[in-house]
Amino acid sequence: MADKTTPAARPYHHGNLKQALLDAAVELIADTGPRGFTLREAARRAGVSHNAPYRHFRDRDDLLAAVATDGFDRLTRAMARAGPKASPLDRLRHSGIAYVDFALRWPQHFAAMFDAPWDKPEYPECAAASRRCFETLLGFVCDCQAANQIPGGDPERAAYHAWALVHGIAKLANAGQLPWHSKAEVLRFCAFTMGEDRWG
Amino acid sequence: MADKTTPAARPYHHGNLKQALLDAAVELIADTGPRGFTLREAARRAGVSHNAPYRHFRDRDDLLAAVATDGFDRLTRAMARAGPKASPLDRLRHSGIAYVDFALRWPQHFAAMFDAPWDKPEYPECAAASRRCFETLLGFVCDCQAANQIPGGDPERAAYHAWALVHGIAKLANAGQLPWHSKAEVLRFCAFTMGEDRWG
DNA sequence: CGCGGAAGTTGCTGCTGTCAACATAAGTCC
DNA sequence: GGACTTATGTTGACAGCAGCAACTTCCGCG
Repeated sequence: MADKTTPAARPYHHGNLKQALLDAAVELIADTGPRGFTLREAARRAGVSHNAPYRHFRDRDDLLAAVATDGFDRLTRAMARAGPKASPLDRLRHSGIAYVDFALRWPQHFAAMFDAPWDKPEYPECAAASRRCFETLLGFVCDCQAANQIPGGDPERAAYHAWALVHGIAKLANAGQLPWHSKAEVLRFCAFTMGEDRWG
Repeated sequence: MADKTTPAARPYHHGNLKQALLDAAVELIADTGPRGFTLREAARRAGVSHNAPYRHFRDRDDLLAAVATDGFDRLTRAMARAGPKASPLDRLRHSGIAYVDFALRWPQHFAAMFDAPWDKPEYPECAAASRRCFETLLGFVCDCQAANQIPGGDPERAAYHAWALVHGIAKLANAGQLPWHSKAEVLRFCAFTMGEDRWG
């Protein structure tokens, strides 16, 4: 019989294993990167047997996709929080800096989001989360256009341009290809580069 | 006794196993991606036992780094070949298109080059190859500045700006995040985006 | 000729992802 | 309240992987 005063006294059924596994996986990836990530280790950290995850995730990639989805949501929130009281153009720039900052802060999580081919049809939730992320950016671009702070034209195109620029900076920085090795320097480069761009 | 008319008749010593392993690895990665890459499968394709690679490469990552090095060299050549008779600015743009074209043509090889943390000190040849690649780009940027086709200023900074832009486009495209699904459309977007950039 | 080292091989350990069979808990209907 | 069903975890197995150790084959050099 289970001790009712300590409800977490290892009941046979975990209760919230799916979320616990996701949390464990996020932490594990932060520790060891997507390549060090292991279904069995995630299960170990969640305190269950090596096969329990299969009740909640199709396979290893399915759990990884869930981690990626979670990452897109966090990134979206970070971008949305950036520079709330600034002008539209400054908000756009701040969100770009927040993007790179996120990538530098959680490089492994960021890698899980972009380095695996998350087929949109096969992982619809992940695709939806990344879409929400893009639409946050698109909103900022539209605001800038409405305020005449950047040239007009197809806002989606301009948003993809902005995305590509910050994504490239983030990826190159995490790959160790940029010559600046402190986060602050990379962010300064990012800010300067966005400043001189016309965002056509 | 070995048949002298068919020198490749499986002598105990392969003769050129290192290169054969590298070729096999390149092919294997093109087929299955860096995650599907396996030291044992590479050995199998080269026709040797699963432990033979250890005579020529420290470990799995060492062979993978060799593949990455090879990729940087191919990319450098592709960029250098682009638009040989054009003006400096057009050469710069063509090399950017060649960069993205390379990434779209060999996405897996491209991933091997950038998705693993190739610590510069630990894989100096790979670092040197990537440096040569960057310097090719830097040369084009300097030519543009000398011809007054882009604004002056630190040429390295401008080169990193250009690199980040094309790299971001390439990575997002390979991650399936861009809405254009033919290579031609992505390259058109790339050309257009580079056209409107000031390369400050 | 002999011998030392380089190049490849076989065999092993411990890890992984995934499948199959089983055990336990939680509902659900009578 | 009791039996049946279903969701949830567990144990045990298999094949494939990276890497280590011990062995074998070959080449070059004295």
